[in-house]
Amino acid sequence: MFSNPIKVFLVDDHQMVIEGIKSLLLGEDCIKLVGYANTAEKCLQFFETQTCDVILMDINLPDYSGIELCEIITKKYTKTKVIALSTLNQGSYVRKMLESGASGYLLKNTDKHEILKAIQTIYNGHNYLTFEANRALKYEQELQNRLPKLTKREKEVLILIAEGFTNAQISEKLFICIDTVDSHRKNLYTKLEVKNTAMLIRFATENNLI
Amino acid sequence: MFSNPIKVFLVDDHQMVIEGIKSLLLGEDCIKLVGYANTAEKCLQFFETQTCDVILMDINLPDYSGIELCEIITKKYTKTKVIALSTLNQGSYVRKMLESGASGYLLKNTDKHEILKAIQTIYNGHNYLTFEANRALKYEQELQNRLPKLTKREKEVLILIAEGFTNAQISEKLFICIDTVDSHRKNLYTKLEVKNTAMLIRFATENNLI
DNA sequence: ATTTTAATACCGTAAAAGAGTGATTTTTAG
DNA sequence: CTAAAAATCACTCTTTTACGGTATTAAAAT
Repeated sequence: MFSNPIKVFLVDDHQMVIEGIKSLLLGEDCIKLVGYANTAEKCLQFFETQTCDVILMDINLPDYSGIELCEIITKKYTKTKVIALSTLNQGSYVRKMLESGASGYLLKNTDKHEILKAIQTIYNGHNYLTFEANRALKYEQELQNRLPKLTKREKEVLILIAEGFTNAQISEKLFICIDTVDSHRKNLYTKLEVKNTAMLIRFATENNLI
Repeated sequence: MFSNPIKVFLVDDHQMVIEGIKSLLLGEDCIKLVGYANTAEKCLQFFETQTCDVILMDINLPDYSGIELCEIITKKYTKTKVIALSTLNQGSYVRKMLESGASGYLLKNTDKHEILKAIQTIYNGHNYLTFEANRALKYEQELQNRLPKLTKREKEVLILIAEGFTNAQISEKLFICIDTVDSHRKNLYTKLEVKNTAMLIRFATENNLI
C-alpha cells in the first residue's frame, strides 16, 4: 500500500521547526521526507537535481520571501504542490500565498494529524486551508469591502496630501484647478467619514491606503 | 557530574517547535526537560505544583503575551530564569522582554549549540542575548535617540491632533488657552521638521509616536 | 444608446492653521 | 539654590482648510 510514499520537502529557517516536523512525520510510512533547507536558495538547489510531491514552506525566509519562492517553484515545477507554513495568521499573507500558487496554508501550531491530512489532501489534487487561515482570509476580504472605494484621482490626491502638499501645490502637480483638488479632498472626507486633515491621514495610514 | 541536570520547561503554542526542542535537547544529560505547555495558563498551572530552573518561552502565546507571562513568572518565582524565544527580531520586543525580567533572548533559527549555551549561561546567573537580538536592541535605541524628545504636553497635544480635534477643542480638553495649544503645535512642527498637519500625523504614525 | 460615475471647475463664507515674536510662570535638574 | 527647560498666554497677520452649494464634460458601465 505504501510502496509509493508521498515525497515531502521542508523549507524553514528555524532549525527547531525542521526538527519538529521531522519528528512528527517520522514513522509515517505514507510519507517520505526527502530533504529540507533553511533558505530559498538551498531549496532551489535541491530542485535542480531532485523533485518531490509536496513542499512545506515557511513564509518568512532569510533570503527570498516564501511568496517569491512559492511563485518560482509552482511555475517551474508544476507537479510540485506547496503548503505554506506560518506563525502569522494574517489574511493578506494567506491571500498572497494562494495567489502565488500555494495549495495549502497551515499554522505552525498545527498538530501531526492536520499536517498529514493537509499533505494527503493536496497530494490528491485539492486545496487545504486550515480553519484559522480561512477565517482570516474572509475577514480580510470583508474589511476590504467595508472600505469605501476611492477613485484613482482621489487616491493620488490623498497621497499628495499625506506627503504634506497644500491644495495649491497639488493642483500644480496634477495640472488641475485648486477647486478641483478641493473637491477631491471633500469627497475623501465624505467617503472616509473624517472631518479634517489629521483624521484623514490617520485613517489612511491605519488602513494602508498610503 | 550530571547528578543535578538543569531543569528546563518549555512554553510554545507551536507543537512543532515543542517537538523540535524536545528532539534537540534529547540526549543531553546536563539538561532535563521537565515539561511543556502550549498556553500561558497551562504554564502557570505547572508552577503551582512544580518548579524548574529555566523556561524557554515563546513571545507570542494565544492567551497572555509572553511579556505578561514573563513578568508574572519572574516576580512570583524569583529563582526561575526566563529565556525568550521568538521568530521576530524586533528591538522593541527584546527590550520589553528584558524589562519584564527575562534573562535571555533567542531566535527560533538558533541551533542546538546555542540553546545549550544560553541555558547554561543563564543557569549560572548571567544573561544571554543572541547576537541578532543584541544588534536589534542597539538599533532600536539608536532610532529612539535620533527622534527628537517631545515633552509630556507635546505628546498629549500630538495625540489629540491625531484624533482629529482642533486647537480650540484641545484647549478645552486640557483646560489651557488656544494660544498655548498653538504654541505646542508649532513646537511639534519645529522639532519633527514638518510644516503641516498631514506631515505631522504621517511622521507620528510612522515613528510610533501615536 | 443612455444612465452613472469620475473628473473637472466655480463661488462664497467661516473656521482653522501657519508664521512670527515676545513674555510670564512653573517645574525640573544640576 | 539657581539655571535651564517646560508650560503657559498674548497679539498680529496671512494662508489654508472646511463646508455649503452648483454645474459641466468626459469616460465607463449597463
